[in-house]
Amino acid sequence: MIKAVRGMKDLLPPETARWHHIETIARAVFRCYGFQEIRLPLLERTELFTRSIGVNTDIVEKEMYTFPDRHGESLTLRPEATASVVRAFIENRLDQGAEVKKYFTMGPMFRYERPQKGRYRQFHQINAEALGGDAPELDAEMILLLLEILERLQIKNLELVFNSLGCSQCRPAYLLELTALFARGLRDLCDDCQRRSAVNPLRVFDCKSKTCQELLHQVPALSDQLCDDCQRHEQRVLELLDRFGVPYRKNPRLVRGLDYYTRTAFEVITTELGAQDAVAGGGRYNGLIRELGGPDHPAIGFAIGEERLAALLSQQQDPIPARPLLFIAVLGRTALDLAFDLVQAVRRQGYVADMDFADRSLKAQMTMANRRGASQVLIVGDKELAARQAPLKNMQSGQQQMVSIEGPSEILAALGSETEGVYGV
RNA sequence: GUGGGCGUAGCUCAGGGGCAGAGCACCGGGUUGUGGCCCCGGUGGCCGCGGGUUCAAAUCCCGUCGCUCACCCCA
Repeated sequence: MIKAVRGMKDLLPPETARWHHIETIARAVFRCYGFQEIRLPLLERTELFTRSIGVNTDIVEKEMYTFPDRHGESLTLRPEATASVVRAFIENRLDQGAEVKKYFTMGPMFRYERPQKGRYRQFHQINAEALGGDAPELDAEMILLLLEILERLQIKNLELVFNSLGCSQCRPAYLLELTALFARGLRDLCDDCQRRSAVNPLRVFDCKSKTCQELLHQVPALSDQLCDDCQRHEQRVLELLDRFGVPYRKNPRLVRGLDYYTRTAFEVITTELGAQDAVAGGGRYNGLIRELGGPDHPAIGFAIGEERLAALLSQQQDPIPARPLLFIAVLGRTALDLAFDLVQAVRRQGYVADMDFADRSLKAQMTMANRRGASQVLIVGDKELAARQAPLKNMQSGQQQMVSIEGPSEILAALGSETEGVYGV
């Protein structure tokens, strides 16, 4: 048997309905906040990611699906979306005009990691990016947008974690200070952190080792060493969060694994998913567009993990109800044509209708209808053909009424008392 | 990449040298044309794969693959 590739999962009903729900809500909220959808390739030149995410990050060092195409060019399945959004922004000259460009996109990402709960090699993100604005209000708006999506999905027990990572003015000096500290106390660092201290010193802050943390106590947090501009920016963002009643926790150790972040960085975490607790994360990336060859435009974005969101939703919420279904049970080949006509007529009015073509017993068809969750079953056989009337059974109450089968109108009336057709009939 | 747990029916799992099992699901019947509940019957298995020990292996041993949880890191 050929099985799915490690870390890749089939998404099946009823799970797909949950995803549809998530994406529908997200699209609606994006629309209210002035974000437009873009769709991007899953495959990019490898260089795009090495240059944007950072050569020394875990993603680039060991997690990318990279391979040569038939011409020997190195391509990579995108491990995240921001780099692609920025590439598209530059390539399509979307920087024209003074307004902030707001885009969202959703789709699969790929990282070659050992799968575990809440972590897959192909996973899905909903991304939002606002390019061309550096106002702290924009940072606040992004966070409000993210939280509104989560709120409208009724996800509970979430926490917003916030930090500022400084900018090209203040971070280098701080990194020098850190590096000097690590040079003095290198032997006190754990093995992982000795490696981290050389590659990306900020990540030592993530370490759980007691000795590493003690060493870090000798140096102030980056958030206390920000330049005036970064400080003002952070203060204004937090002030706005307060003003909108958004609770948050400042965590000076929140670093994030991509090199391009500047100033605002944030995550939304949950206590309900085990080790993989980040439901969404994002931050500002003021230097990235320029580094990738575009204009010097600041930007900010976030990503929501759809698998993790769906997992929370399935834990916290009842299944998404389906639309009422009309099932038509057929008795005998002669009635089949009429039944098919009726099914089509009902469907074309925007209602959900289905039937079985296999000439089964009525009992078998009733069982089938029940399993499908049909709300009404119309029974059509020779008698009904002759009388031009058929019994319509309400599957919840068990009661039947005779309806005309000249057309779909009486059948629709029975269904229509419960809902309108999808086309708003 | 490292470590723990687990691989037996479609699903959840029992069985730990001697006939391959249960519950649920599925199909049929009880009801000539009426679902759910109930009763009766049935289909369904390379016991993950390969090797070894043994008269005999789902069971013991070795290897391997897969799944899963955790570390690392992140969505």
